[in-house]
Amino acid sequence: MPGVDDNSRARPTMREVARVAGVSPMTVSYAYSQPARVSAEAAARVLAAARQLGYPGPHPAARSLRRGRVGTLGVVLGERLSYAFEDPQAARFLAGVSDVCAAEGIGLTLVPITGAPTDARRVTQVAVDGFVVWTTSDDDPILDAVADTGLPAVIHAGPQTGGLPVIGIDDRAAAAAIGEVAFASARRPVVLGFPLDRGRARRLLTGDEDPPIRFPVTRHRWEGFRDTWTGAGHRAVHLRFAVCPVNHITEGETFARELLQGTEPPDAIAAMSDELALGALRAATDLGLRIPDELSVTGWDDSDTAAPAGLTTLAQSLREQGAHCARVALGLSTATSTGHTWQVVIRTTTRPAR
Amino acid sequence: MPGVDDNSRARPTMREVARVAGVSPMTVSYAYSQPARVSAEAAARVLAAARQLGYPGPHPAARSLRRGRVGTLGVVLGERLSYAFEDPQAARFLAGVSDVCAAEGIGLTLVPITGAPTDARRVTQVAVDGFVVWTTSDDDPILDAVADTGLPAVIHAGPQTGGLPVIGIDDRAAAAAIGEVAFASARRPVVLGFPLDRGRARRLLTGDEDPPIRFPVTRHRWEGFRDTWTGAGHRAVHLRFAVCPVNHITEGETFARELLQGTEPPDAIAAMSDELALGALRAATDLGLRIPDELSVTGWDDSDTAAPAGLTTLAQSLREQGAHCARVALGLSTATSTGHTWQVVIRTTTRPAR
DNA sequence: TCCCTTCTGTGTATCGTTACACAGGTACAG
DNA sequence: CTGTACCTGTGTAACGATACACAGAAGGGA
Repeated sequence: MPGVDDNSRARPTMREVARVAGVSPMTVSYAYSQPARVSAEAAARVLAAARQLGYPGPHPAARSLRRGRVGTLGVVLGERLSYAFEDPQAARFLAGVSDVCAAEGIGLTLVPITGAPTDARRVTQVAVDGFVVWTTSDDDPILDAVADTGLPAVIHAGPQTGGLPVIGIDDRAAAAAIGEVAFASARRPVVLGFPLDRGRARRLLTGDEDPPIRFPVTRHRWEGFRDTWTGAGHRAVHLRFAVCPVNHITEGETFARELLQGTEPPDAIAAMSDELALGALRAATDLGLRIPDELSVTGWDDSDTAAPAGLTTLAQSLREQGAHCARVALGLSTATSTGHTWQVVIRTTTRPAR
Repeated sequence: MPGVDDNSRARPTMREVARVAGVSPMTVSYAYSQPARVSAEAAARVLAAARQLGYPGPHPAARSLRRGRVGTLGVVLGERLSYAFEDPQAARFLAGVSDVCAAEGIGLTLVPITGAPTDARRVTQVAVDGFVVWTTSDDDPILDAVADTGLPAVIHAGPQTGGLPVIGIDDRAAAAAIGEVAFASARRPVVLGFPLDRGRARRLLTGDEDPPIRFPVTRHRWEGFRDTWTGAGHRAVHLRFAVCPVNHITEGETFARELLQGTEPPDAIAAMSDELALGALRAATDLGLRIPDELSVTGWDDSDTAAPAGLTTLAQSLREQGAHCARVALGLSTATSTGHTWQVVIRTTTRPAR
């Protein structure tokens, strides 16, 4: 007697509801998915039977299998899952994604990523209708896994490689623009930025070095800052790049303090995030530096903490970008030409332009 | 010819992979789910065929249906989905949930909630293996929907009603404890707190009123604060409760400013969250009040912003509570006796006890 | 009266996978 | 040489739902 699986189930099936209601299973199905398709009387009998049996509605997995749609959007975040709730930028982006999901009645599934090589398998095991991939590195195997599923997918500010659409701003141009402000009348500028690759090593580079930078966001912003510096006639070697392993205020604070106490203290720090910038500000304040006279500081993203600190920063609407990504990944929109804008917000941590 | 559904599919099936590999479908299935079950040679042939066809692995919905498990944990947040990424406390809690999910390789699905009455339906339509429900009101119909699914579920700091296990701290005792600090030598104390019910009306109560409070968290904390006040021999009517519609710093600031400029300016404000407390601090500072001499302020949760502000607050580990909820909802643990602790963290926004 | 449309209910086949039982082969102990 | 255990591959029957086609009843116009 094959197929014996003793699934000791408590959950009633549609067939049982149909039997109790005295109708066919199809009528029950229609009562749930297309109520207009059944008579009011039949609908009432189905509802009564369902209530009596404690039937919670069509089994989601069975429905998904048959319909070919799940009703859920997958989100892939690099490295660690909890990052979604810890990094302010990721959170703002995801708030935009969730706005669209809520409006459409679509679930939002965070794919469990740990940084292990088996993560790719997890992408293919999760039941979703599309993927939004938060900025990652060019060589991330997860991108292949996402592409393999054949589901619609969008990368936010990520690599152009996989043939998947990419949504985001022109980071290089934006960095060049805020670099103008950050580096005005600077002689020993430093870029305080994100890791180069998934190795996340902490290091200090100079602008004449050209190590491979696998994170497109890091690469583009660094290139933009360097564009501005060298474009103003300075030598690349005098621009330094302090690579922070993670985007956290204490990282920025520690690295900035180290530099400010070093032999060539920076007189301008352009950070790739407001968190790193606020860390630098904290270090500078502790050391008694006058801002912006002795040190200019710029951030990136104009997060909630930037305005109270008077931080000059680069504003972009991550929330809108998240919403855009969600719409594309759900097939609600095909417009992937980014069209997202940014602007330099000048406050009090930078010296006025001459 | 019934059952014609033209699913124009690009995705290959297991059967096709089996045919190309020259094995039976079951061998393919085992190659994916129990690699030790097949010979190395067969596994290699399956893998080669899969690669050739672009087979991304077993179809998640089909696998879920057959196995009876989805590999995903559902999280239900009251009101609005984006709340998950906007409210710092929710984010910390969810970080704990996601820690467990990541370690177990389980997806984290946020149920799309909008506040509409049809939300309950959405709970039953999402494919998950269990639910974690973030603090909600006693009469929230979502609780019934969650219970109806028959899946394991846990409520965080929510109502005891539905027979579902509740995890959290003893809010009433905790409020009483921090109330001691907040109200020391106070004559016109105010509790700055969360809404009473899902209506979220803004209002000002006095301690002798007893309106129905549907949010257990609000109710317990309010009762705790009032316990302390009346326990010290004061009249309940002299304790006021400023009900803020949403947990946001600007709400706290606005309401606090209004009170501080009113006819009976408070000399102590005990807030139900650090956000509201920081808003109150901002208002007080703007008005030139000396903290804590002219006004004591306490918060709740000891979030990252509390320490820099010197805020006296009630610390609890939301992250651990989130992890605990996840473990229970996933059936990894049955210990639902809460066992979570809290402690009063005294900083500089309160007067020292006599 | 007849034909055509609309409304409502039902039977069938299928979505893609996996639990189970079984069969043939090999290995090894007695 | 026999019996038992293990390894590996396969066939069958579900998991629980829905797309589709069809059938009978009801309604309306010519």
